[in-house]
Formats: sequence, structure tokens, C-alpha cells
Amino acid sequence: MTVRTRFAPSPTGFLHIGGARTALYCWLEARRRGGQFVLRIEDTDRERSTQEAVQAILDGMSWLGLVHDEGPVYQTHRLDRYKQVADELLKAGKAYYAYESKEEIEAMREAAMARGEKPRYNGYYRDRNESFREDPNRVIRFKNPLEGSVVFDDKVKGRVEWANAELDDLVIFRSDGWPTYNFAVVVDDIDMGITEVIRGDDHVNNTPRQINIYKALDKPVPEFAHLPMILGPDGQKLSKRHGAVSVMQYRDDGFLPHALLNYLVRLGWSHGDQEIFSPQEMIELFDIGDVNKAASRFDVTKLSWLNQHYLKTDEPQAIAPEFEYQLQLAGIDYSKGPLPADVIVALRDRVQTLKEMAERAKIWYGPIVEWDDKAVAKHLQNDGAVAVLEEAKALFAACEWTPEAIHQAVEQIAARLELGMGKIAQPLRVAMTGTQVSPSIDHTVYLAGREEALKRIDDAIARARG
RNA sequence: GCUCCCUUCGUCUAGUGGCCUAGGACACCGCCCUCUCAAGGCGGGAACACGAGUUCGAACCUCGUAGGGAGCGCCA
Repeated sequence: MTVRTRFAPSPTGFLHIGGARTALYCWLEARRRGGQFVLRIEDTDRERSTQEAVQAILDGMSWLGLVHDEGPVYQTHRLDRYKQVADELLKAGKAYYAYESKEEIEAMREAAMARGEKPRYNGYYRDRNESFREDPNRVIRFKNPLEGSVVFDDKVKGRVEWANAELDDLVIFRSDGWPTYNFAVVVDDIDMGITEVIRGDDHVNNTPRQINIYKALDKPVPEFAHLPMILGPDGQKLSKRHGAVSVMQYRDDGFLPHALLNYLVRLGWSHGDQEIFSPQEMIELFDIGDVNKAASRFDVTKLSWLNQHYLKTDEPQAIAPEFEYQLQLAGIDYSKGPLPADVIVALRDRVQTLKEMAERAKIWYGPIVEWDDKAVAKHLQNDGAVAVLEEAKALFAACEWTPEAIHQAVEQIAARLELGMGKIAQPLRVAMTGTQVSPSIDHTVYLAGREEALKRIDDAIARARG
């Protein structure tokens, strides 16, 4: 039987970090074992589900490259099927109609709590064989076994055993005519042929109930793998308070999709001491059974390190599109000025995100807007500066326009004036950028373009004299 | 309250009874390199939650304790 996994978000918001990791693990598990990865939209909560959220989830997944093989399947399109299965259960005497009001249920719960028990439904209608009747409170409840226990071997958590006595008769169809989560999931996973249910461990508690439904339907129970939570840097639940929660926010913050994937795959899973994984390696090496049991914290610092790693090792052309997106966000017109790929080469050792890179790239896509007075005083307004700039002007006007040729020209100036590189590079750097910090001087000059570089040298000479 | 789950450096983790005076990575600190800033190289500090057992031997097995989390919905 081929492996089939699914990612089943409810469209009530964007794709967040936890969901992205779940999707990644589902995707990897299906890929490695030559199976299929299915996307399902759990939108039975009509109140909170939106089409925008569906789109946000789709966008997030496609940015990360987590492509699904089937779907998206919408639960709202499957109402008839849920009704049909509920009817089967009703006919077989494995489910029943119940008519308590919400207030009555609430009272029941409080009474149980007062007795020091779990708040549960008392099963009043369980054996009354009430038939269908019009009633605003009508729900269908599942007859959970009263005795014995449910045991499952979770691929992450290990063996989990649950006494049926702890479970009550859950509602499978609401009074509004829609199925509840626990029921719809089981029907869907059966119909979609899901063999591996991989999801967050907030669902461990639901699993025994779902297994009982599989058994009542006489269907094979799939394998389960419950993933631990991802916490914020402070060890608390990940929330908007921590800044970026949406996957797409990481894009806007200047992270590469592959860096995020690599970070996520290592959060809760490892393969010895290996830190860097290409998508291909992830697929080959990932095993859901090797996932950790404990929750882990999200650490942007390490993500940033990975991001820079890929900035440094990926082909500049390959990451240029993401960089261009970043330039747009920063309001920079890159149709004139240096090639984005050239800017990447100059800056990738100096920044951790594309956002920082775009910020620093401004100096080559527009005029110097702000001069650092201290830099000017120190490197321009001194005895040797004008001579250096005059030499540079002459050489730059004539040399080939490549970083290498510019580098040679700079060395030539140093030799001719018998000065150290620092005495040459710093005045030029201030001339090019107005500051004393920038990439290596050859790239800094190169990216300005010959015409602009010469113009800036003239401006600097004026400033040095003034 | 009840049920279930979790617990190795600040963080992510390796570790499945002797290879552990606990390894790697990020971060941090120091040195080197150096045209600035970085990047890079080398080095350093830093952890088995606690307590009992089992065993010749325990980070690894068992039981407790403490702390954390999830769930107990006509929400997913």
C-alpha cells in the first residue's frame, strides 16, 4: 500500500510556523516513501473560515515549495458524504440522536467538576432509541465503547493507552447540520486513503476517540505521528507577540524559503551532527520516527545564520528574484543601477537577510543622501585625500570596469603614492558611500558604475577642499 | 479537578547500559587575518530537573517528586 499523508489546516488565518513544519514533515514523509501528499481544507467552522485564509495557506506552501499531489479537498463540499456515514452509524445502533440544550450540557459539566470528575456528557439518550425529530437542539452522538481501552503506537510519542471510561459520547453532528471535527477527519482520512496521520500533538487527546470511530466503521486505523509544539523564544506559546508568526512574514523579513525549510526540518528532528540539508537530502534522510518528543523554541538567530549560509552558497542568480522582491518592498527602482546578482555577491558576507541587503544596496541605486560628518572629517579632509581621489579619477576613467581591474587600480594608487591600503580605501569609501562602512572597495566602486563613480569622486574632492 | 504528554549547555540537538572526564551547531568571549564592516581560521566558558532503586557499571532501565505543556466544546 502506498503511503499517503495529508496536511489539513483550518482556514482561519495565515500559514504559521507550526503549520509549515507539519506540512513539511508530511511532505517529506510522502516523498521519501514514494507516496502522495494531500491537502485538505478543514472549513466546517463556517463562522471563522475565509477564502482569504485559504489563499494565504496556498501562498505560504507554494513559497516554501511544499507542493501537494492532490487537493485541496474542502470539507464543506463533502456534507452529503458525512451525512451518509452518520446515517450508517445511526442504523447500526452505533450513534444516536440527543436533544439536550447547551445549558443542560453546561450544567452537566459543572456538576461533574463539582464531584471532582472530568466534565463529560452523561449519556442520557444513549439507550433511549429516540428517533429523528425536528428540534433546535438535535445532535447526533457517537456511542463510545464503555469498557476496555484504546491503544495506539504513535510514531513520535510511542505507545499511548487510553481507558474508554475516560471518554464520553462525543457529538458527531451539530444541531446546525454540520459534522464536528473529530467525525469529519475520520471520514475524510478513510475516503482519501490516508495511511499516516501527521499532525500537532494537541490532537493526541482526540486520537482515541477517532480510533473508536474507525473501529465502529470497520475501517483500518492509520498510523499516527503527533508532533511536539513550537514555542516562542521565551518558551511560551508562539503568538503575534513574538513578531513574525506567518510564514509570509519571514519572506518580507528577508529570509530565503530554503533557509526556513532547513531551519524547520532541524527543529525537532536531526540526523547526527548534520546542520545543512538540501531539499534532496531532507527527502532522503528524513524519518518521521526520528522526530523528538519534546517541544522546541523558535530561535531567529539560528534561522538568520542559516539564511546567511544560503546567501553565501547559493548561486546569486538563483536568489536574485527574492532579492528583487525585497528591493521592491524597500521602494527601490532596480531597473537602473547595478545588477541585483552583483549586489548579492558584494553584500552576502555582510548581512543575514535580504531585507538588510536591500537597505544597504540603496547606496548604489540612488544618490548619497546622508554624509557622515565624522567620516568626511577623518578620511576626506586630510592631507593625502585629494591626491588619492585625483589618482583614482584618472585610473577609473580608463580601466576595465570589473571588480578585478578596479582592485588593481587601487593597488596601483597605493604603490604610486607609497601609502597603505587603508589610506586609499577609506577616502574612496567615503567618496562612494558617504560613510566609512561598505563592502570591499573594489566592489563598492564597481557597483556605482563608472559614470557615477567618477561623479562621486568629483563631489568628494569638492567636499575635501571645502 | 481529572486524563494524557514532555524534561541533556542560553537555544537547536547527538546520545538507545560501558566508546561520555557528555559530542556538534547557533549565540557569547578571546586571538589571528584585514582597506572599513563582515566573512573566515583557531581557541574558550557553558548541560544530563531532583530523589530513590535495578546493575559490576546509568544521561540511557524502573518508581517517585518537581516543573512545563495539551486536552476535558454542538472549535479545529
